Amino acid sequence: MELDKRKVVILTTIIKNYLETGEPVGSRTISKYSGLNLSSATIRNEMSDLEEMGYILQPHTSAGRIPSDRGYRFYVDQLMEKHQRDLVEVKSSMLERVDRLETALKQLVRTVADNTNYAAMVSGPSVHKNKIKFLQISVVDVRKLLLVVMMQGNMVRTATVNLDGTEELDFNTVLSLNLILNDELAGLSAVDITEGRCAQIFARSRYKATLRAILETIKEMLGAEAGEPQIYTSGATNIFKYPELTDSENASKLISALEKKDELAELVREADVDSQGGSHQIQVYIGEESPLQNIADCAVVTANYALGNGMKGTIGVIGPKRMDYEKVLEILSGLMKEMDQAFQ
Amino acid sequence: MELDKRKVVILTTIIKNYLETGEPVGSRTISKYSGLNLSSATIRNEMSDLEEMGYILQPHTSAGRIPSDRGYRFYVDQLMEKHQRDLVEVKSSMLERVDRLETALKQLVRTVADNTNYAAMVSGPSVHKNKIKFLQISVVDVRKLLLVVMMQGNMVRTATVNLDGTEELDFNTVLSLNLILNDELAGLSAVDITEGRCAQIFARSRYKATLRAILETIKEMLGAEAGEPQIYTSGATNIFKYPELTDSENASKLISALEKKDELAELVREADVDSQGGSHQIQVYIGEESPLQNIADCAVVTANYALGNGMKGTIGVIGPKRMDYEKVLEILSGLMKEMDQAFQ
DNA sequence: TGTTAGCACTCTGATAAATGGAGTGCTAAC
DNA sequence: GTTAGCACTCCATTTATCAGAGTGCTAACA
Repeated sequence: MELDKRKVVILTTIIKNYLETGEPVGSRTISKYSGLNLSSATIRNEMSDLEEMGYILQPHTSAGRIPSDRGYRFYVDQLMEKHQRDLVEVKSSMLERVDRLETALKQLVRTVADNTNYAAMVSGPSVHKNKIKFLQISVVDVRKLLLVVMMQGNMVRTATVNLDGTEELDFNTVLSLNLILNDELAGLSAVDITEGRCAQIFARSRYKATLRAILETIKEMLGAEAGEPQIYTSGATNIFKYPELTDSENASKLISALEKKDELAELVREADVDSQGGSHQIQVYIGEESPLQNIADCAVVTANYALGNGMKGTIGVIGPKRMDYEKVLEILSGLMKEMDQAFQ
Repeated sequence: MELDKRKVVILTTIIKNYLETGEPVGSRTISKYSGLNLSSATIRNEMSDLEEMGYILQPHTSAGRIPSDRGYRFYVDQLMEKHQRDLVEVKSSMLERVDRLETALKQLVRTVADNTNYAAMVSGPSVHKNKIKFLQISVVDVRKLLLVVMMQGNMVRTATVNLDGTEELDFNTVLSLNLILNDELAGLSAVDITEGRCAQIFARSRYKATLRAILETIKEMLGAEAGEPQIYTSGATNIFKYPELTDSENASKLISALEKKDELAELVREADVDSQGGSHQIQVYIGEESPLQNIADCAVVTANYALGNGMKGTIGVIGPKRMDYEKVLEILSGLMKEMDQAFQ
């Protein structure tokens, strides 16, 4: 069977209607609102076909139809095509006057959640591919240094370095160590800090134990598994606006996922991979497609942002399957564009 | 009417039973489990009295009784007394090998949530009363400095300082500015940075615009309204374990409160005040007593911790009114003790 | 051959009625 | 002061009823 023009119109009408109301939609409704001027009986025949083809399904006999995952998928694919063509510009002053990426991200995720009315997440740029702008050590006490690293994009990380206290560091030593470290490490990302590079650094100073401790800390701090994956979320409570997600079971899982964040990290990874394969940088996962295990009945839209200097991250929106894809896609792609401009 | 011994036993039995089951408890149940060897009829008479005295109430005629806020209050007060005497020691290796307070707090709040099965929050020590250990500025570019401040307790704050670019800062200038700033500011807290102090600093260098910008940033960073109040939460999903909190309305409000955090800040402030008035450092708020507006049917237990060097913060547990107060009090007071030891 | 009207049928969701159980308050007896 | 007994109340759960919405099918129509 073929998905002809008329079927497409009917399918789209069903989906749009369902997105709005969340109620199964019946033949009479479509007959009235599709603009096709067909009787409900005819529509019924077509719907029967659509169901057979797997685009829609009935919650039970004698109920209207709701979109299946496949139906959503079709609809979203259509949207994406259209979207490719005209990228909508979202005006927003959100990124003004923000001089640190982290602050910007927190604001960002809040804005996205507020505007979409869904839950939102954003991952900080993956640090380990991120380049060091400069770094600095200072003495806290005999056994402890404070290490501050500023990355491209003015992201700052701090850590303390524990020493064994055998090497005494006077003021000038610290100064020279700072010089050496900056000299050798500026412009590098974590993966660039190889054994060879370390050896080269050791060669330039006699405070090898200290340097080793510092380098270890840097690697740990920037390494792939560095702590939490730096994910900010917002708008978790928005999910209570959608009855189909609000039963205790679902809500608990969703909130938990948003709180735990390690699952979200999985999502970020997935989005990253998918976008490299495909051509879009915006992904839509519907129901089972989602990398988020054990949260069903949800749809996830992710967008990867790139900041030009190799830093990449992901913004995601999590909501019910019947989310307003069009709006979400608009908001995200507008945002992408703005971020590109703001952080060259 | 007097609250004699027998009434106390009955009240306690009601509360304990209700804490476990969450169901109204009837006279027969008490007759069996109170150990009083009284018939249900007698119990009924006593219950009638207790209700008149406001300690318990009936959800409806012909249901069992549940504790009123006043009933809980009585029970908790009793517990607190007992608790004053024998402070239970909680073994926990949680605070080992943690060299930065923030990391410790995140772990801490998670542990509390996991152990209690309620939602937990912890506030970082209030920064503005916190003393500067040392600080450091570095040049990012002509118009931007990086400012790093380490406080007592090894808490680190960073911020960027925007300059107008009129004063050119060479290496030695930065060095001397660093010296001056540390010289003048080390050991001070935000409130100590007065106008007079600033003037004194300006007198020591000709880079006044730069110094002004730096001092402004420091004040902003450490000031009373500095950004978010540094609150970490965990275990929000635990509330789904208690049916009475799980209806969409309540759950939404609670999760929202935990997400927004500004309400929690209110709680922290309140806990701080209350503890100064009273003698305990552990507070229990039941129902309406809670400073958290618009979340009813909850109880909140807060404990203030002090780190000896003037830094203070609050740990809180948020759960249903029928929370296991005994356990929570034990855990919190154990924790207090441990923190005291760990961070002298 | 595609479209439509009509009809019988099904399923749901809401509302109402029936039932059983748990618990109370009161009275009278111990 | 305590207890047994009884009538009464209220809730939660089940069962029944019913209207509404929607479908599928058939037969008629253009």
